[in-house]
Amino acid sequence: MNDERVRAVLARLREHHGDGLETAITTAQVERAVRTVLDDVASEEIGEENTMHYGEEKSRNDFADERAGYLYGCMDPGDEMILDVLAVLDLDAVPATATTDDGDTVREKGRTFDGEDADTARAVLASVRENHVAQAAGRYARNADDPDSRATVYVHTDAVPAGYADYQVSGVEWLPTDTQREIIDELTTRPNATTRDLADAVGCTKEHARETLQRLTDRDLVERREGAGEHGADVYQADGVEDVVGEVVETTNDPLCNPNRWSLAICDLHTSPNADTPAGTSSSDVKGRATGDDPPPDRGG
DNA sequence: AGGTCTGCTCACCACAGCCT
DNA sequence: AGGCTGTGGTGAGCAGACCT
Repeated sequence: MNDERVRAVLARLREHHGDGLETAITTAQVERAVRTVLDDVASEEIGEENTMHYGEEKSRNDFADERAGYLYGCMDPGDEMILDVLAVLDLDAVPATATTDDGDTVREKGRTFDGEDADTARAVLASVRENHVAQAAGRYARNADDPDSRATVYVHTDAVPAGYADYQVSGVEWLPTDTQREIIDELTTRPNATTRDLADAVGCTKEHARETLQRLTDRDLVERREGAGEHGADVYQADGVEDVVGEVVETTNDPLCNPNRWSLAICDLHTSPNADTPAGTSSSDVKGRATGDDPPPDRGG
C-alpha cells in the first residue's frame, strides 16, 4: 500500500463527494490502514462497518445505499490455489523462479508462472483477482428495482475486468517530496524566480530546482520564459502550481458508445472549462459526460 | 553567470518468504 | 491472517564536469 497516493486520491474524492464518500473495500492486509487514511481525510470517525475486504464482499450488503465508494488493490490468492486449479484442469505450469547473486533459487516476483500452460495460469490468477474486484464494486447500488439506486465507485487497481470500468484514468502520477514542496512554496511567494534564486532559498542544488521546475512546466503548472533573466537565465512564474498536490490527471479513454451509459471525467482545476464554478463545487469536480442525446443524470453511473 | 548531462549515494517501496 | 525481515528496483538529491 502506498499511503501517500491513497491519501491524495481519497482527499480529492472527499472534496467532491463530502460525506457521500465514507466507505472503502480493499485487501484484509491493508483494510485497517485504508480506514485510517479515510478517517484522516474525512476528519471524522470511520468505523469498521464502513470498510470491508475481498473475501467477505459476497456476504455483506452494507454499502447497497451508498452514493460513492472506493476500491483499493486486489487480492492475492497465492501460488497453491492457482496450482490446484491447473491440476483439476489437467494442465501444467510452475511458479517462476529466479537465481540470486548467491546462487540461491527463489520465487520470482510478480506471481509469474513458467511451463506449457503458463498462459492459463496467468489467466486463472487474473480471473480470481478481477472477479473479486467486480464483486466488490457490485456491493454498491444494489436495488435493481429502484431507478434512483446508483453509485459512483472509484476502483484503484490494475486488476479490473476488460470493459468493466466506465472510465479509466492514469491515477496519481507524482507526489512532490519535502524539498520539492519547499521549491514550490518558494516560487509562489515571489512574482518570478530563476533556478538559482530558488536553489539558494531552499538550500538545494540548482540542478534539483531546475528538474522540479521542468516537471512542473511539463504539466503547465509553471510558466517558463527562456533567457528572460539576467545573464540569459530562464525565469519561472507560478501558474497554478499552488494546487499541484493532489492534482487529478487527464482522463484517458474514449467516450462510451452506448447511449444508455454515462462516463465520468475528473477535471483538472486549471484546464476545466468550468473552473469558475460557484463556491461549494469542488475543484476536483467530477462531471458526467453524456455519450447519448439525453441530458446526463444528476450523478455519474 | 547560465543550462544540461552523467554518475553516484541513499532512502523508500514492493515483493517474497518465513514465522506465529 | 497478520507481522516481520531481507532483497532488488526505483527515484530523489546531489556534485562535478562541460558547454554556452
